[in-house]
Amino acid sequence: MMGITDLIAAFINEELEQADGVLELQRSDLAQRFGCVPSQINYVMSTRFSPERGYIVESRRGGNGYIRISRVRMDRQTLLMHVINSLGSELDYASTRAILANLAESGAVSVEAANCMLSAVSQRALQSVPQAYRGVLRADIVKQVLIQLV
Amino acid sequence: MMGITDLIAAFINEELEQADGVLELQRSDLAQRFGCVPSQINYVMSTRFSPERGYIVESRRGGNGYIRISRVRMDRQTLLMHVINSLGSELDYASTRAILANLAESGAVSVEAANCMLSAVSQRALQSVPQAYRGVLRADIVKQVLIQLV
DNA sequence: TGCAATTTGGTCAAAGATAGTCAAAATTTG
DNA sequence: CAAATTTTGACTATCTTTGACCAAATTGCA
Repeated sequence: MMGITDLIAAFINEELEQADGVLELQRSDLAQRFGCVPSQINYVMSTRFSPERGYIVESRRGGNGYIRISRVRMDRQTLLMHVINSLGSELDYASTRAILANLAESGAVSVEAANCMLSAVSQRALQSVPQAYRGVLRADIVKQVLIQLV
Repeated sequence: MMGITDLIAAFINEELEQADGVLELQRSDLAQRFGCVPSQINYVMSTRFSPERGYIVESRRGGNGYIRISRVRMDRQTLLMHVINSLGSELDYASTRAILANLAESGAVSVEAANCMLSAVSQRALQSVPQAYRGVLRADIVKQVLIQLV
């Protein structure tokens, strides 16, 4: 028989799935929903959503406090290598932005680094290069920076 | 749900944005607008607009009293603008590295950002562009990233 | 001019709202 | 049964909201 801990963990996992990896909830709400004491939630967090299991849990106390759970898919290096290998030989600006946004979202690169790269391959930065060659250049630049970041 | 403190902080941030970094307001006005006691405003100031967070808050009591909030990124910003304006229309790799090293040394940009830029303008990243055009491209890229970082 | 009233903003401590810790009690597992 | 895991709750820590009281600047009037 599933204990309350596993029920709560299952619930959180479903919500995480729907929320695309980031979930914010209130401890007492959740406790009430499952009819348990609030500290039970802390137990669930520490046994089911620990960093070793690939989650980051942040929280804040006081009025409007919260518990935020984020799922981290892979370790940074694995994810970066995966992305680098998946890069084609050409990249348009929109695709680049999407890729970098994902990397920043997952925490694999800092928001600052992502912004640097995006600026570096913006139309404005590449204005001296003919349109037809910008795609290749973008891919080269992004790839080179990502390799340095691994 | 966001608490009143965060609502007020968000409001002030928007106004600051529009007002280009300096904002003057009246404590009781603001309190009334958000339906809270005036001292709540002091709480917002001390927890959300502290010097550590990069703001200066001045005030005056009495008739036509006010609270003035200023964002201070000036030192860094001044330095960055200076560097940006001093960039020529072409840059070789060695000069770029020297400039970025100085910026990182002074703390105006993070070491990470400096490394990102340097990788982005490395010979390898720009390999698809003919030598003769790389200087211009380097200057454009560095300038664009620095502008974003201001 | 000088003082009193008025108009602002400031301080601080109490009350309220969340979340965290820890260890004992209960339950499940081997 | 013994060990491991789970469940509870008393106590603690942190953040927010509120209000009573304080301080300073301005205004108006004698």
